[in-house]
Amino acid sequence: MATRRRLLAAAFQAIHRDGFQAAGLNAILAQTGLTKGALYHHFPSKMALGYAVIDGPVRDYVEDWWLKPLEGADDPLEGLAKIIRSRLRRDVPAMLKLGCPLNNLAQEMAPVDEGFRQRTEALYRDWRRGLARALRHGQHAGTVDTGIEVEATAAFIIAALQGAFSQAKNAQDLGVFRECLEGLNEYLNGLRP
Amino acid sequence: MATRRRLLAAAFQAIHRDGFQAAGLNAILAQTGLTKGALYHHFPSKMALGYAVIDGPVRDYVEDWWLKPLEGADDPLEGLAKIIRSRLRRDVPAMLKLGCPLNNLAQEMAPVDEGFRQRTEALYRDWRRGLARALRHGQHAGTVDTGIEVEATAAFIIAALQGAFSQAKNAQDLGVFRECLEGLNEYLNGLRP
DNA sequence: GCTTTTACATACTAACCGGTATGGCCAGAC
DNA sequence: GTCTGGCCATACCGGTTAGTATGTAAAAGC
Repeated sequence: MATRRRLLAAAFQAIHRDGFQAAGLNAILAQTGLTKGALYHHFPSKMALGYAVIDGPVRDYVEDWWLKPLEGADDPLEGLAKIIRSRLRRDVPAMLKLGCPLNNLAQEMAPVDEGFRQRTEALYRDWRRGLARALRHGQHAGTVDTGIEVEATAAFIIAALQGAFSQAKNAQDLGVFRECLEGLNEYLNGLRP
Repeated sequence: MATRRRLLAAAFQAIHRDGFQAAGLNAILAQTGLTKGALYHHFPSKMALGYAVIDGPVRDYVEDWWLKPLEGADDPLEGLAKIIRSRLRRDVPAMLKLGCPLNNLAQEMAPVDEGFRQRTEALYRDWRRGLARALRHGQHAGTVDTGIEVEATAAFIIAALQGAFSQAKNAQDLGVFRECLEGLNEYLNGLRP
């Protein structure tokens, strides 16, 4: 099963860089040193490979970056700010250049293929639920205003985050990215009790 | 020059639907009833056609939707809300299904081709400047808090808008879209004096 | 120990895509 | 009248792509 993971990792990188449709199988295989025999032994088609990338590496990305750091946190707003400050700054070159893997994939494939759309939407739904849950926990802990609707707020925060990534990737400029995050930060501060 | 416009219009639709790379020239030509002779008489390459689509129809979209309605408005926040309420609701099926044309194109092509990136970024820059200018005008008119930085605020509003479109397109669900816009609306209200 | 199945590599194919070469038609110059 | 250049259609090409058919070495099953 090591081969399968190597294929998924290489496909994840290539898709993150070039998009799913533009990512050639030959490029993915060249990076792994494997051949088409290996690929089509583990996956029946390129589509299936794409689906597996979503269910695997992309899901891991969402959980590692955005879900786990907020689990059980009493101050989810500070938790979000910390993610943006620390982890984001560290990986800023790749994320600035290539954008958010989930956002890229969803944006490209959602209108094209229903299977992709359902899978990316499932990830976004989990993200929204996890963030809403964290906000609700913050409400009970007294760090988040109890007057807000956590579901709508979570949806907006995610949308604003994705938008900020999108803008940064397009501008290739840290200044625009900072401006967007600054606005997001002000919004988050407005959610305090 | 009517042929050129027909090609641009068809290319705009196809790119909006399938993305630039996945949009085949044959599909564009089939819709117009023209042939490759016509296309390559007016455009030297597919790339040049894409560039012309940005400089033409996509720019028109940005100006007609987001810039002109705010020109000279004393209350830009209400102007934004009105755009979202009226114009957006009217064209909601296409925008919900396919997303924002500029966002799609920028997201797909910015990392792939520098020419695309510069052109989409130029549009975003004009958008940011126009919105910042409208916000500044609102500050003078007393409808916008004078304590905010208009440039950063404009960048964040645009990012949040694009993010909302992205989320809506992916969810194919008006509920998520409404939640995002609701959050945006709350943020806009927070910009009042 | 023989057979079967797993896990790949190699070589190839059919389809599609952007792009080109060529030629025809028609309006205007002269 | 003819000549020319803009405008577009038709037919074709080379390259790339996902996908397949076949072969093979090793592991697993009994």
